[in-house]
Amino acid sequence: MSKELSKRYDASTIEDQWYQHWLDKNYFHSEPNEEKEPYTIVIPPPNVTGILTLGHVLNNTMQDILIRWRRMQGREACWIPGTDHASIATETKVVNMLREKGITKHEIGRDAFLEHAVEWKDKYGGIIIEQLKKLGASCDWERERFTMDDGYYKAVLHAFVELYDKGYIFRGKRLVNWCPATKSAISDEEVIYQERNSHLWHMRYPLKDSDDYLVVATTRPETMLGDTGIAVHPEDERYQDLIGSYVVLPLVGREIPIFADEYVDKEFGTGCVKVTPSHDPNDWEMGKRHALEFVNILNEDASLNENVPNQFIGMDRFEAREAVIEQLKELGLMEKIEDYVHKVGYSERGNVPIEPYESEQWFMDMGELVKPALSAVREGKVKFHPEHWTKTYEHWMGNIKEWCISRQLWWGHRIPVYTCGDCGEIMVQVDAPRSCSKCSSEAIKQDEDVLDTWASSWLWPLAVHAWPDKDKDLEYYYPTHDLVTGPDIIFFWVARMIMAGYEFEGDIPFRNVYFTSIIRDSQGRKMSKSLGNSPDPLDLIAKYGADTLRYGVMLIAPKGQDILFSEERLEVARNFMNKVWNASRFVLMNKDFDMKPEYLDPSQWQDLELADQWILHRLNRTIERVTDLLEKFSFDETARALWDFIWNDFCDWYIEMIKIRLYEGTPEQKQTAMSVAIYVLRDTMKMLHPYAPFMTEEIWQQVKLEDEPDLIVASWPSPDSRFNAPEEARQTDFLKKVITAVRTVRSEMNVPPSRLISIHGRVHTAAQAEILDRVKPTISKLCRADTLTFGKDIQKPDFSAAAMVDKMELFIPLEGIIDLGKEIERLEKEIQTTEGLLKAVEGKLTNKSFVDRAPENIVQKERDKQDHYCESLKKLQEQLAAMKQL
RNA sequence: GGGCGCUUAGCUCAGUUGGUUCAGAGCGCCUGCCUUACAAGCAGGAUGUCGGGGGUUCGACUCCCUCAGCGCCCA
Repeated sequence: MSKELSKRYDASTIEDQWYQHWLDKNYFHSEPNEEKEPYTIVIPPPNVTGILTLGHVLNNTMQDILIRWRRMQGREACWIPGTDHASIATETKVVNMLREKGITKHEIGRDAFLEHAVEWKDKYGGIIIEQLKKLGASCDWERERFTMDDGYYKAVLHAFVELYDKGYIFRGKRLVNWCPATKSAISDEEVIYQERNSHLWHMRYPLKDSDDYLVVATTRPETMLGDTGIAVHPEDERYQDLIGSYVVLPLVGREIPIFADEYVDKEFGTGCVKVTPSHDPNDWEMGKRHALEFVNILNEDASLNENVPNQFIGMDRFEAREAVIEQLKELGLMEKIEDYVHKVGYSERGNVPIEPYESEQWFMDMGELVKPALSAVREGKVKFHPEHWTKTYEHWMGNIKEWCISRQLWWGHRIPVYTCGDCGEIMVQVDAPRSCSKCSSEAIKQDEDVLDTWASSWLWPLAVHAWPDKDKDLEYYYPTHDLVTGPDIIFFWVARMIMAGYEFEGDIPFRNVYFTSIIRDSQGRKMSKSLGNSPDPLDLIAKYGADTLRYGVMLIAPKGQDILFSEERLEVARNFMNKVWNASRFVLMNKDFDMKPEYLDPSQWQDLELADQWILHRLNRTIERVTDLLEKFSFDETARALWDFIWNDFCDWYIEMIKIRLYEGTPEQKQTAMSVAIYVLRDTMKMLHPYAPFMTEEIWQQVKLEDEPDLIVASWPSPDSRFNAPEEARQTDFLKKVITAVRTVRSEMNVPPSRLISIHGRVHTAAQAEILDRVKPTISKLCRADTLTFGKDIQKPDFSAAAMVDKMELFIPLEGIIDLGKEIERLEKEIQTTEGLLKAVEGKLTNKSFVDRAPENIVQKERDKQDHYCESLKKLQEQLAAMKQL
C-alpha cells in the first residue's frame, strides 16, 4: 500500500542506510563470470593521506555513474579502488610530524622512520576511502589496493628488474631537477614553472691582461661563483677577436675562456653569456661540448659549498645572491639592473625553486617504451575524450626524455639494486640476495633510494591483480574499459600506464580515457586552501545530500572546459532532487493498490489516453537519448536530458494531465493512469539511479514488485517499440500549444485564477477539432475553462481575446474584463512579427538561385511557412479589424 | 616561441553531420498565484548585430582565413 513520504526530501536519513544495505548484499563485489561480459574501471588512486576534494567528487561520481550504469546493463562490473603511497607528500608530512617532536629522520634511521610512516599511514590513510563511501561510490572494496601492499611492492620491483635486464634502466650522472626542500631529485614533470617579477643583472667581467671588460646579463647572479666560461655567438662580429682569450671571474679570480657556440642568442642582453656548467642545463651541454671545468657550488640544501670564496661558504642561495650583487656593486662591476619577468621552476611538492643539480641517479630510457603507446592512441585503440587531448599526448610522447626515477627518500619502493661490498658485483633482483653471486660475500648493500611514485602507479591496472602472475582476475578484467582522470596527469600517469601496459602485457591498459575538467571557484580561480575557496565535499553532503552533490556537479561539468563551482549552483540540483522526490510522492499518494505484475504489462492496459501515449513515447526517446549520451561520456547532457524529461514532460504536463482521471475518473481510468505513471516512474528511477543512487533506491522500493531486486541491480531500460507514437506526440504538442496560448491570454488579460472562462476554437482542419474534442476535460482542467466549443464555423464572440495556434483561432470571451486597447496593441504586435517572418520567407522564395539550387524539400518547407504566415496574418488582421469596431 | 581551447540573453552554459519557429536551458529579472506532489513550487512574460572583419555557399552560430581578448599546456 501507499507509504507516506515526507514533504521534503531528507537525504541524511536515507543515504547511510542504503549504502550499508548494498554493502550487506555484496552488490559491489565482482568475481570473474564467463557468462557475462566484464566492465572494469580502476580508480585513479588518491594519495593515501589525502582527503576528499571537489575534484575527487567530480572524478569519482563519473566513475560511479559508469559502473552503476554498466552493472544495470548486465555487465560484470568491477570498480577497483585503492590508494597511492605518494612518496614525497607523505614523507614530508611524516618528517614534519617528527620535527614537532624534535626528531629528525636521520637521527632515528631508515627502519624507525618507516615505522613512523606506516603508523601515520594507518592513522590517516583510508580517510578518503571512507569519504568515497559517503559519496556513494560502489567500488569493489574487497579488491582495495595500496601501492605499497606486499604484492604490489613486488610487482614494482619485478618491473624494475625486467627493465634493468633489458637495459632500459641505468644509473648515470646528470644534471637533474633538484628539490632543496626535500633534498631529492624530481622528474621534469614535477617542475612547475611560475612567472616571477625579477631582474636582469648586467655584470662586468674584466678581460685578462686588459683594462677592458665584457658585460654579461643573468637572472641568477649568484651562480657566477661557478662560472667556467663565457660564450658568444660564432658569427657575432663584436666579439670575434676575443674568442680564445680569457676573462678574470670577479670575486673568484678564476680565469675562464671566451668561446663561440651556436646556442648563444646574439640579441639577448649583450650577446655574451656566462656559462655555469654545473648549474644550468644549457650550460651543462656547452660545458660538455667545450670541455669546460665543472664547478659545483651548492650543497644538497642549496647552500653554498666550499668551492666558492670563503666569505660565501655556507650562505643560502638567496642570501648569496644579495651578497654577490652587493660586492659587485662595490667593485663597480654592476653595469645595470633591469626589471625582468621570467619563469622560475618550482618543485611541485617542496614548493621552492628547484636547482639544476649534478647528481648520480637512476634513469629510464623511454625510447622503446614510447613506440607502441604512441601508435595505440594514434590508431584509436585507446581513445581520449575529449579527443583533442591526443595532440598533447602525441607531442609529449614525441619529445620524451629520460625519466629520472630515483628519489632520495625512504617512503616508497626501495630500489632493488644490491652491491657487493667486497667485489663490487651489482645484483638487481626482486628478492634480496643473501650473498654475492660472484664472490659469496655477505657484505651486501642495497641502493638507498626509492622509486618515483609514478614508477609504481604506472603499473596500477596490472598490479591491482596478482601481476606478474597471470591469474584468472587479470585475464578476465584486463584490459580495463574506461579510465576517468584529470588532464593534469596525462604525462605523469596516463601515458606511462599505456607504456607499461604494452611493455609488460603487450596490450592497452584501457580502451577509453575520459579527461575531466578542472573545478574552479565562481570567479574562475583555482581552488586552494590558502584562498579558502574550496568547500569540503563532506559539508556539502551533510547539507544537501550526496545525490544532490553528484547530480549538481555533473550538471555543471561541461566536456573539456573548466567548471565554475558555487554553492548556488548546487541549489539548482537540490531543487531538482526535491522535484523528483515530490513527483514520486504524488504518484505514491495516489497509488491505492499493491504492485502486481499485470499493472506493469502494457498489453493489459485499457483505454490509454493521448497523454499516456505521449509520455510513453517520450519515455522511449529519453531512454534512447540517455543511453546514447552515456556511451559518449556526456555526463552533463545526460543530466540535462533527465531534467527535461522529468521536470518538463513528466511533472509539468503528464502529472497535470492525469489529475482529472485520478480525482474524478472511474476506477478503471484511474488504474490505467496510475499504471502508466508508475511504469514511467520506474524507468525514470532506473535512468536516474547512476546519478542519484540513494533517492532512486528509496523510491524504487515503493514501486518495485515484491520479487524484484533492488534498483542497484535492476535492469537498465530499453525502448519498447509498442510505445512509439509519433502521431500522438504531434497531437500532444498541438494540445500543449493550445493550452499555453489560452493561459497566456488569461495572464496577459489579468483574468483572476478563480474565474472560469469559455473557449471557442475555430479550427483549421477537422482533425484539430477531433483531437480537441477528445481531450476536452484536460483542457478545461488545465485552462480553468467551463465551456469549450470547437468547429470550423465558430464565430468570434464580441469582447473576446484571440490567439492562434497552427492556423486555428482561439477566442476567449472576456466581457467586462478585456482591455480593448491592450488587446489591440497585442494584436498589432503579433501582426508585426508575423509580417517580419513572412518577409524573410518571401525573400528566400523570390531568390531564384535558392529555388533552383536548394533541395526540393527545403524549398517546400519555405513554401509551407509562407502559406502558414499568410494565413495567420490574414486572420490576425481580421481579428484586429473586428476589435477596432467595438 | 610552439600547441590546445574558449568568446551565444545580466550570469553560467547547450547547440551532433550548414537548411523544419535553433536563436535555446537554468539562474537572475518582471507580472499573477500558498490551485489537495512540490513556494526548493505553479502559470505567464521580457532580454541576444551568436567577439570584430573577410571568404565559401542558394543559405553560416555551424565550414575556411584573419584580427582582438581570455585561459591552459609545453619550450
